[in-house]
This record gives sequence, structure tokens and C-alpha cells, in this order.
Amino acid sequence: MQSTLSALSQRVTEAIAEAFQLKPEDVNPRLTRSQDDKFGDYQCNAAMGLAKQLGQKPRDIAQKIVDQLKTDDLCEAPEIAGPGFINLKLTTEYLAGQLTQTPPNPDDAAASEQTGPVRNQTGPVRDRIGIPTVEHAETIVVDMSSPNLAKEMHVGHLRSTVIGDSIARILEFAGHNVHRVNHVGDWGTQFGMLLEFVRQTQPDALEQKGNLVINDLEKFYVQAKKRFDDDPEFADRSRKNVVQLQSHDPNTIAIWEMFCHESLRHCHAIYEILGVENLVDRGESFYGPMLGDVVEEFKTKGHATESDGALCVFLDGFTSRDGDPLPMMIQKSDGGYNYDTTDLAAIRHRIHEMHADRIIYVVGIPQKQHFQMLFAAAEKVGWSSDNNMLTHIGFGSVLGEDGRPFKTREGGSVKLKDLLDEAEARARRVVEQNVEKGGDRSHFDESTINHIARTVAIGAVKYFDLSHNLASDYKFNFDNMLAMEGNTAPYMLYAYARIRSIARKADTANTEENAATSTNAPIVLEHDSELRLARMILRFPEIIDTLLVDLRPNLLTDYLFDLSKAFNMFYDRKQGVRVIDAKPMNIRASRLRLCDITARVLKTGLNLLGINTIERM
RNA sequence: GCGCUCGUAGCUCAGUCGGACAGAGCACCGGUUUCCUAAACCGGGGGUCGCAGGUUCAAGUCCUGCCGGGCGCACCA
Repeated sequence: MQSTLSALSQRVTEAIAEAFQLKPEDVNPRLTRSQDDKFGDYQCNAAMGLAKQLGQKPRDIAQKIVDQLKTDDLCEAPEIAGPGFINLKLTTEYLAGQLTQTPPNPDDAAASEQTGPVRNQTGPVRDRIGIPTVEHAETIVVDMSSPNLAKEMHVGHLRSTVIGDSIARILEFAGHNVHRVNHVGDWGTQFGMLLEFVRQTQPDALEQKGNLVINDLEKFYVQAKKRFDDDPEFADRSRKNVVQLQSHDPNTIAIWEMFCHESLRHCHAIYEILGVENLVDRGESFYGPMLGDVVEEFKTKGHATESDGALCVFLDGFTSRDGDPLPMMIQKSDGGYNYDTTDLAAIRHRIHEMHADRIIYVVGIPQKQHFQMLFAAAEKVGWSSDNNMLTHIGFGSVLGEDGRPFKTREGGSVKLKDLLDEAEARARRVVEQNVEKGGDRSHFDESTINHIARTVAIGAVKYFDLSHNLASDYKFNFDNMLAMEGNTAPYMLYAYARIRSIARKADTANTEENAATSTNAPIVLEHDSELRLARMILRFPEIIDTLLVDLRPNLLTDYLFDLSKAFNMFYDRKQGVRVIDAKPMNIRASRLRLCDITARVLKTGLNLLGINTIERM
């Protein structure tokens, strides 16, 4: 399955170059998808722009482009409309031909061997639906999730984790070599207090290695903080711990390692629920030994300036609240380092040691300026070679119903675990209600119900997050994300399950005479609803192309929703066509294959969002 | 104060490199269970795109100013 948009763009580019004697690389074909079906599938907006440049009437220019345009194998005859739009409408033959060529699903063989009511999914979907990988695979680091180990993961980490994973999946799908890096906060002054609290509350933890268990990290932190504030002696010992940690005192390091290990166990329990895999934990401490070298490099290259006893890098275009140049501090006046230094060391390590071609930071918008400065510094010191190498994907905040930052009633941060548990409990209630209604679902056993509830709940939280524009804040709302109607995971998963159900029913309805398999049947498009569905399916490759440039998951959720709606129209009793009982046989096979390809696109698309599908729900 | 970001239907949100009459879902009104699983489907009404200028053949989109919400601004990370 190839991108029709990119194929057509090439044709239009060639035609414009030919018509006006331009170099193809100087031509912008300005080809976009039409907003209204009545204008066809794609429109070229280049003529209006060229009019001024060439001093000719836009409609004349459009005509000259059309005269050179060779698109017979894809489109009907081009039409010029309005001020000079060139409208292109794909032919039925092209649409049918493209769909007919869709390669078979490599997962089909494996799937047919599973007989349970719910097919468990492990690992990535292998089905590419004929979409090619990029020509030049890059090594890409996705910096994501990155909780602070001192505390429990809270709702603030949701977006980075979910968006980062989706972006990583999209890049992997394209064939890139992706490293998900969890830049966890495992270093800093608050660890002195936590380690002291471990020493006092679990004194035997060190003897019984690996025996440190903290059931509630959040409570642990709060208690330690309280002791720190109330007890001067405790505070004093805490500060000593920080010093000992920094000087790598073996006993202190041992406790610190146990604590980090225990905290990471909490994190990975969440990642497991979320289905985030291949996330490499690489804490700030990892870069500790490199910090001196980083500072040295800035000094040697003449980019570090002393200011008020601290060592700073001054970058053009950044000013502080008083209008003075805003420095990036790489060494404090006491000789210590801060997070700017650590982040710089991480960039250097990723470029020099991991050989990253690109580094993508999935971190909230409030940190935008920090990353602008960080990237500017990395460029100044000569690590990053071009502007595309370092990218900050910023996102908005998760808000409560009142539009304020999402908090518990007590004003604390909402634990991610509690949030996901609540989503699952709500989803289970809905599943159980539906099972009680009987029908096809009455034989669902406990484990099936659990699996459905879990998949729907996690999918709902992720989909709700990903379906919003990255830049916007959004209001967290269980009812909205678990709604069966609208652009939600339950709707998408249900649409998928229904299509799969059609396939099962069609299988059992196969008689001797109509036993033809639909997996490689020629696609025949007759009805409007079939054509509409076909067009929608074939947009998938260009959506993937766009995602690789824009890295905006909500483009994908919108597309999948549109695809579902097109499918529902296709299957609609009144407006659609017959499928399972369609006659003659070649039409039935064609329509069943359309169902199958739709399901595959839905499944693949949802997988790129990190959402699992279920065969029945 | 400087900077970033958002403001689109009653509510929640989309809106591509500026492109043709501004989209979806919820809610509201009406219709649909003899191909799938009604957790569904189909149809309808509903908008001064915060305000005012400007650029352009064309502005929700770009520029300027203002109003309103959120956020960031060196020894915490």
C-alpha cells in the first residue's frame, strides 16, 4: 500500500516543472486532500501561488499544469475550478487495484490456531499492510516518562509515557532504530532524607540484600519529609548522607541502590500495566562521572563564563526577568553541578556513545525554554550538527474537571496507579453489565472479563490522552474517555470487535459453493459506501508519512475514527451494502476482504498508539 | 516586566504548507434491531472562530495591538 498523496505530488511536481521550465526541486506541488468530496480526492493549489510569480492568470497556469499532467493511471481527468484549483479524483480502478494488491497478514496463520474467546496479544503487530519502511533507518533516542524516584509516579507522568511510547512505536514502524530512555531522577538532595529514613525504619534492609520493600512510596516520602522538618538531628544526618552519596561511600551507595531499585519496581509495575516495553532506565546518576568533562569541554572551547562565582553559558536570545542575559548554569559556585549539566552530558552521551541521529524529548511544554537553551548550548559546543537532531515534543497539562491542575480532594498529586485502577474498575462494571445481558457474551469467563476490562480501561486512558492536540491542556474525565460513542477507545475497540465478528460469522456461513477465501479476492467497488471506505483505507499510508514528520498522535486517532465511521456507513443496513449474504460470490469475497483490511488498519493504527485490540468484547 | 502557550457550537475537543459554504463527539430532536455484538447505526437543528486593525487573489490559520485563562524566567530538578 503506497501513499497516493506522495505519488500524486510527484506527478504534479513533474508537470509544473515541465510546464514552466523549472527545476523539480524548486517546485512546491501544494497538493492537499480535498476538504469536500465534491471536489474529488486531492487538490493542487499551486496555480494561485505561481500566478504572481510568473505574471500570468491563475486559471491559465492551472490549464498549463493540467496539459502536462500525466495521472491517467490514478485519476479521472483533472478539473480546474474556482480561482485555479486543480481537482483530482481517484479512479475506481486505481482504488480497487491498490486494495487488491494488499499483501496478506502474516499474523493470520498464528491467529487461526488460537481458539479462545479472546486472543491475547504479545509483542508488536507484524502486519505492515504493505507499507514500506524508510530508506535510511536512523538511530533515534526517545527521552520519555522520566519520573523522579523519590516519589510515586503521578498523573503528571502519564502524558510523557503514553505519548513517548506512541511516538517510539511510530518511528519503529517506519523502520528506525529506537531507544526509549527513561531519564529517571535518582540523584539529588532529597535522597539524603530518604536514605536516612530507610536507615531508621528498616535498619536490617542492608543485611538482607534486596529486602527493602516500600509499599507506599508516596507515604514514605511524606513521612521522611515530616521527620526532616521536625527533627534537626535527622535533618543533619540527611545532609551528611548527601555528602556521603556524592563521595560514593559504599554503605550509603548500597542503600541508595536498594532504594532506587525498589522505586523502579513501582515504576515498572505501571509500565507493565500500560504495555510500555523496552524502556531503558538511565538515571541522572549515570551521567555523574561525565559532568566534569562536559564542563571542561565548554571551558576549553571558550563557551563558559564565570558569573557570581558560578560557571555559565550565555546564549543569544535568552533574557531573564530583569532583561539581563539569561545564563545556563553548568557549575554552581560551590563546585556542584545541576540538571543543565546532567542534560548536556546526556546529549553528549547519546550523540557520541549511542550514535543517535536524533533525540526526541517528550516533556511538558513548561520546560520548553529549558530545552531551547539546552539545544542552543549543544549546538554552540558543536555536538549537534543540524536543527533536526534535537527535538522537544511538548505537551499540555492534565487538568481536573474544574480546569485546574488535576489533584486529589486533599490537594495532593494523583497517583498514576490509582488512576489506572479506577479506570479499570469502571470499565469492568460496564463489561459485567453487558455480560449480564446475555447473548454472545454470556459465556465470558472471569479471565476474559478481566482481560476486556483491562484492555478497554488502559486503551481508554491512552486514547483520550493521544486524541488531544499535544499542545492543549485537557480535562481528565472518566465518563468521556469510557464513553461508547464518539472518538474514544471503547468505540474503536468495539468497532474492531464487530468487524472481527463479521469475519467469524461469514466463515461459518460459508457453504460449499461460496467457500472461496476472501484473503486474496480481487476488490470490486460498486456502491458509494464501498468507494468511500476504500478511499479512507488508502489514506492510511499518507497518515503514516505525516506522523513521521509531525509526530502528532491525534492525527492518527482522528483518522481511525473517520475510518470507523466510513466502515459503519459501508455496513449500514440502509446506506451500505450486504456483506455476509452478498451475491454473487466474487462480490461477497471482495466485501469480506474490505472488512478484513479495515480491521487490519484499525489494529495496526491502534497498535501504533500503544493500544491492544480484543477479538470479542 | 520579558518570554511561551491557549481562547472555535450549551459542554468536551479537532481544524494540514493560508485554499473553496467552519468540523466531530456529547447533550437535544427524529428514525433504525430478518448480514456483525443496540457498548451500535442513520438523519436534523445549533457558531460574529475572544476583540480590533493589517498582509493576501484567499485568514480560524500569518503580522501588530488589546482583553481573558495557564505556564516559565541562574546556584531545586
